[in-house]
Amino acid sequence: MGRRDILIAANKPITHVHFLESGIASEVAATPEGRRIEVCITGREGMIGVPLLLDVDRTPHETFVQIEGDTLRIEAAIFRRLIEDRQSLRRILAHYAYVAHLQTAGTALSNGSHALEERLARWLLMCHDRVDGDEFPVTHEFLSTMLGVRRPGVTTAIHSLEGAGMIKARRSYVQVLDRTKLKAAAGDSYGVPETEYRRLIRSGR
Amino acid sequence: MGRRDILIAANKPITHVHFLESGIASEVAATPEGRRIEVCITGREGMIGVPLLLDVDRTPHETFVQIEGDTLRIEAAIFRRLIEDRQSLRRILAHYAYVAHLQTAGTALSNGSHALEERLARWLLMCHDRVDGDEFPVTHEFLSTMLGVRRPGVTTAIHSLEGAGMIKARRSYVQVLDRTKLKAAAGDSYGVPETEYRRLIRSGR
DNA sequence: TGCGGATTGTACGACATAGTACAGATGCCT
DNA sequence: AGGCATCTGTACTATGTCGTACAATCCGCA
Repeated sequence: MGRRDILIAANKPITHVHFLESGIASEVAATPEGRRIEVCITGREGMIGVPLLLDVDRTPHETFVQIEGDTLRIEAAIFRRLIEDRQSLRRILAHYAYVAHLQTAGTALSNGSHALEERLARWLLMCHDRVDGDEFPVTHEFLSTMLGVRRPGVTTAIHSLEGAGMIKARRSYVQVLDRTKLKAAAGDSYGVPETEYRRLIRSGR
Repeated sequence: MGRRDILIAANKPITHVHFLESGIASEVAATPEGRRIEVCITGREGMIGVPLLLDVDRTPHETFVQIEGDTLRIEAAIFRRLIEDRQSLRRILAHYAYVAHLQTAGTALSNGSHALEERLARWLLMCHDRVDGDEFPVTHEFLSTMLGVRRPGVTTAIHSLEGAGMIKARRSYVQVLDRTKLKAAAGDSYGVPETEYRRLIRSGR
């Protein structure tokens, strides 16, 4: 599963459901005019292909690989049968679908009422949650698309977080140095879906 | 079902699933610090209580009555049994749950990359879709909370739309005069979930 | 009929982000 | 080792929205 691979193409039948073992996938909402913005990210905690769980065969959104990794995938038809037969599987996946909704709602909240620096901190935390180690690849340009802001704005915001000792940036990479401070910088933009995830899914293991 | 009635309280067990016959409900994402912003609205096209469909008993979001109307409600336990027994019901509700996800994602997109005037136009269109007639009650103050912006900003934006002959505003009310123009003003912020709704649900009737 | 709360209109400086442009730095590939 | 595409740093003006304040208007209720 390499970077920029498309796991779910927009408006085409969803062929597989993916469960990531590592790496991160981004769900991007797009409009006919070509605006794009990230609404939800998924790592090994979730599933790629929520529409299939909801009996929807295609979606206007695109899901692609943001950070490369390994994935287990199931063919769509088999997946459908599987959740038909196994209620407990359907149940846990439904819980994840709900957490994904909360994350998307959190993105809406954040985009609408948080400053760039807070939104950036939120985004970095969500990535950090889903990778091994403290460093992951990401460019300012990419971030600007995901957050829906200017690229130089990202550069400035990164400098600000870096100046406060929360992260360390090098070309095409960001390293989280002080997660606690980063959380403080994210303020209340981070945490709601994460808490619910713990309540609904992780606790049930 | 009167204005400001709370249909689903934050972090409390969801007692009922509602199906509106008229009126509109708003789902609001909130943070511990008290930020609030609307992420999704529902009228007679959908259901209130998607979490229960996903086997989730409570949610950090609040859903309240934005425009009064009539509602049919089902007790949570009965609803659970119902969707257990009737796959076709579960199926159609799952489709709606997905449309709600698209709407929430659309809100994230709009909040992140559209100007206030476009966002306001989108919001008015979504309300207009869900009421009988062309007029509905709404104050600038309320809109400012829902959109996550300043109240005077809403006033200005409304004047702008009004000046273009798209709407007519009077105290506590807005009337849609020219839906076509309003759609143009909303640009690509409006339409994606609506199209999918037609594909998935209305076509299946 | 007049009072008072709610709603709307307007103003103004402050500030964040947009849009754009370009130079410098990095690191991969030949 | 050099060339080149990519990425990052910085600058500048323009503009939209913020935060705040206050006046004007509306309308239900005493």
